[in-house]
Amino acid sequence: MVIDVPDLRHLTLDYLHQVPRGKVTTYRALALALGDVVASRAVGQILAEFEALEEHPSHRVIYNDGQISPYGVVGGRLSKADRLRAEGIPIVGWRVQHFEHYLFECFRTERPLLKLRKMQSEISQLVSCEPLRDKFRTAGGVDLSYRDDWHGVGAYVLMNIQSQEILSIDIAEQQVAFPYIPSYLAFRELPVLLSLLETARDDQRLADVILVDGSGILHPRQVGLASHLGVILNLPTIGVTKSKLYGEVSIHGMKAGEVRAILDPENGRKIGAAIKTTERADPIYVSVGHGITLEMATDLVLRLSIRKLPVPIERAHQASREMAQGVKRVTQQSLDL
DNA sequence: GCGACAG
DNA sequence: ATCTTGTCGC
Repeated sequence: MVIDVPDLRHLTLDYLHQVPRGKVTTYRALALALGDVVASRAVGQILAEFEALEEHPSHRVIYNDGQISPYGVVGGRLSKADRLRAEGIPIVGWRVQHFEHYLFECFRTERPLLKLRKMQSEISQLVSCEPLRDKFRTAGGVDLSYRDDWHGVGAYVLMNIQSQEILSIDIAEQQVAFPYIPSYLAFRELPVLLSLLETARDDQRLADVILVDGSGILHPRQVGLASHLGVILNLPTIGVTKSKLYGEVSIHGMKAGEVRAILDPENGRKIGAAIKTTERADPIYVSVGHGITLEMATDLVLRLSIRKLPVPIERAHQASREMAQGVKRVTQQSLDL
């Protein structure tokens, strides 16, 4: 299974070069050209990355309130203002005067994120909150760490639920082709997870249920990473996160072992649970990925959690991080010698 | 002005 | 997530 994602770095540069001399644009306008305002920070990140690499007209990208941002240009705010003035743009106190007059935002674009949202709504039709099986013997955990923005290391941990014994740990490294954009995480992390789990499936080591470090249906379009993965593999999955992407719940005054329903602000329906796994830590957020009920998911998470996170996710996190950073350390040491 | 905003 | 990228809504 291969999932095709648009090259947002390339497209962002393409849009940037559409901004004519003597005009400015904003992170927001570029994000909207990509198809979603939520990508504004990713735009800033992409431009910052190119800053050191090669010359681009990034000085024309400013904040949505007309202020000059310090990023994306060698020399920062000062050099950005100089270059804009040289193009005839009036600036007073780090602010473009008559901002609206100089703003360029009519990009020639196919809004690639729009297509991805369409894909998400198709997947969401296939998500089931009913159990695909009624007994779980093994549980898996998956997580990713990053060596840098574009190099991911994924880990898959398989454990026996009854004995809590770790049966295997798999690692996969890959270039990631998609930036982190809130609510589009699956397009970044799914490729690595799929290659990990396809190997496991070939070895008959696929778990009865997989806990994913990412949301399930607790998502603005009801399709987080865990749901996407579950539907593609036709496997029960549970979404587990340390912070909440979507939904309403009060976590005030929770005690260890306590579970509170998370509601959809749109319709008041129960879409997940906040679970206080330990007294010290903040609660974690659990939702159905696919092929399991919220009650079964909640019970399993409580049963598998010794510390804040369920053991399979904790171990996957540890394994991927060691692989991603351990090699970095070794490389630096050998450079020192 | 402060907190959201999966990883 | 790693080491810093912006916008929105209260």
